[in-house]
Amino acid sequence: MGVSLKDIAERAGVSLATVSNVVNGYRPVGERTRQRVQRAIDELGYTPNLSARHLRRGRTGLIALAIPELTNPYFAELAEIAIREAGSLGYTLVMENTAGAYDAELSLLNGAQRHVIDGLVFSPVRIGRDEVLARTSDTPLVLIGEGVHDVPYDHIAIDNVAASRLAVRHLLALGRRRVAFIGARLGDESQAAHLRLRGYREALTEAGLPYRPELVAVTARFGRRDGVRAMRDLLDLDEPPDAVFGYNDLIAIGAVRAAREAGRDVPGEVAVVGIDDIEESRFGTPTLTTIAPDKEQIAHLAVRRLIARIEGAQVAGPLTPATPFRLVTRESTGFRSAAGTG
Amino acid sequence: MGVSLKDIAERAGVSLATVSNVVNGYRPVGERTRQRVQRAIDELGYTPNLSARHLRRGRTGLIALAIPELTNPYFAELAEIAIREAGSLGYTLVMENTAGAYDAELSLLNGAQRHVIDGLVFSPVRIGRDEVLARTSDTPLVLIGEGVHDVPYDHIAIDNVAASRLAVRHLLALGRRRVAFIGARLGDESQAAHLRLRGYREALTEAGLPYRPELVAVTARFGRRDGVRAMRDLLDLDEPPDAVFGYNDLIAIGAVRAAREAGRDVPGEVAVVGIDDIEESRFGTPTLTTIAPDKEQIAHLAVRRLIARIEGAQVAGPLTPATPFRLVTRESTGFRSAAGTG
DNA sequence: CTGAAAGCGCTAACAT
DNA sequence: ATGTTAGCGCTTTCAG
Repeated sequence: MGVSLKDIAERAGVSLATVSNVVNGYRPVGERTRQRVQRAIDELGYTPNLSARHLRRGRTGLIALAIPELTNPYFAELAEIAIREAGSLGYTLVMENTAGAYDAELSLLNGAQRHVIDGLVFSPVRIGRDEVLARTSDTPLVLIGEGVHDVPYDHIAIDNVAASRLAVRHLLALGRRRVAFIGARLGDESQAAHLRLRGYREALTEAGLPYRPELVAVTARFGRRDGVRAMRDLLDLDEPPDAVFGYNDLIAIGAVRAAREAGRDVPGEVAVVGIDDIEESRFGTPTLTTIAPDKEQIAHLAVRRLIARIEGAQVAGPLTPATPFRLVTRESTGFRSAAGTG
Repeated sequence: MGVSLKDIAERAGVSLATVSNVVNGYRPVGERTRQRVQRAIDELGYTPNLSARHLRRGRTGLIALAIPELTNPYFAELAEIAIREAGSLGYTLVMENTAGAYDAELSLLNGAQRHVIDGLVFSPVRIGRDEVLARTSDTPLVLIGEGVHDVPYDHIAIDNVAASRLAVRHLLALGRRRVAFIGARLGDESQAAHLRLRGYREALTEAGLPYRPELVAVTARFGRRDGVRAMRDLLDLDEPPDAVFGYNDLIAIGAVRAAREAGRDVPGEVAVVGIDDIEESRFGTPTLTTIAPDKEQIAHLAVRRLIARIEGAQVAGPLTPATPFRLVTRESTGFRSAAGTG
């Protein structure tokens, strides 16, 4: 074992409590004493034993960020910000990979990590409102992104319907009339995929266009590969789409690739829009038009809110802010954009 | 507080030690007793308090993976595997973002997280051999990737010289004669960028070609943006390159983008090769030829080795295996490749 | 402003 | 096969 409070206390000729107070600052300590203690700390190279502190305090200082996959750049970007934010508030953030699996999500929701983490920022994909309402754990929880709505927890997300409407309106404003949507999902009404589908439909309706089910592709997951597969099918239609709205940038990137493999010009024959604004979208060919959520704000809000709840701050009931987003036009819908811009 | 060992012991009418043994299995427990205890555990919903366990054991069950940035997909992919592996061995992995900053790397190396983590898997970028040799922390350490060589620690990496040689040979075999390298670095000899530069030079020499300093671009970091900038400069040369070997896939992707913005055909006028084989490279246009390291193996070896050291296994002195890699040919050097293959 | 001491929940050495 | 107990290092109440 290393240097403990006791070692410092002996060296400085004071009690344990005084050393603790120098370290934590809960109670005032006389200037001379403080200096003596500080010197001992520096000389012996003391660092607090966190396990002991946590045992005593009943908290671990760990919070988890549960996401479907770290290899989706959107989540990697979000995680990077959240890790920094948690660190600056004295917490350590650990990643939980659910792989978008129902069981993994459910057990995490219900306290799989009880006694390990003080709180959870959770981006669910498979579980729905019912599971969240039936939650059996009382670990503080903040939901982000993928939609489980109308539950008594803080929930940080963009307005998915509005964001999707904006994306599709953009395609329609370019004169496209056969706009496909890739990334629909069967099942729970409140899931983000449904909200994005709703925004898509609303934009069509606004423009007086019919909803064509054959232009809506359901995917198993939300990766590049899913975009490729769905796009290949869409291109096989008798009347293929002249535009695609992807559930996220990865799907949109897959769609672009499939279109080009099939010899279609993007954006000439098919215009493409995604959501997320991952860095990859600013450097590919063509660069991708997308809806850019404010990831900084989402991560900051989620982490701060969670920590406020952990520390028992008198925070108001569930917070469900709609964080800002904006449309970034790039080459995939016919706009110029140098590498890395937007 | 929740349910503790004591509660279970009382409920089951046994001692603390017995409950502990049912939970941990260190000592045999009679079948009837075990069942009684198990029932109590299930009924009361007991989960061990890890802080207490860690305090007692002198370990935290946490290991850290220190990388320059999570938003580099190579590291995100590596992290995802490492997290899974650590979890399966009963450890929780936390990410440490150094942002490639010297100070951050140095303090991490020297025990910034003492008492928090039991061990560290570290991918250094800035620090060199001297810093590692002067290390003041005794937390178990395993190095990966970016080269600090010839130090008394386990070090898992590919043979960077051989990998680079292979990449450049591939370009030369295509008949290219003005091959550029993007991602060189000033400073420490042993850094990966130097090793990759050495492989590049060796391949040129083998082919009887001169080393042309103007074709070697130093970059500040290793992102797409760095690739774009360096490539723009290279294209401004009187005799621009007809091929580019990028330090990694991100730089190569940036180079591709810059070439196309400048109206150059890839691979027609400029062929491009990277290193890492990130998923993005399999879906862009053109798909990217690259050196694919075995990420599974790197992550598995690093995590297992670290945990073996933490648990004091009698493991042999520093292990420095050269993990396998292979060349994956795709469109950026003139090979056909459907989306997602390779 | 400082000290003494209890006790957080667990594991492991020692008993039986 | 099971029980008893010390103590890991810290925070915090109670005393002074």
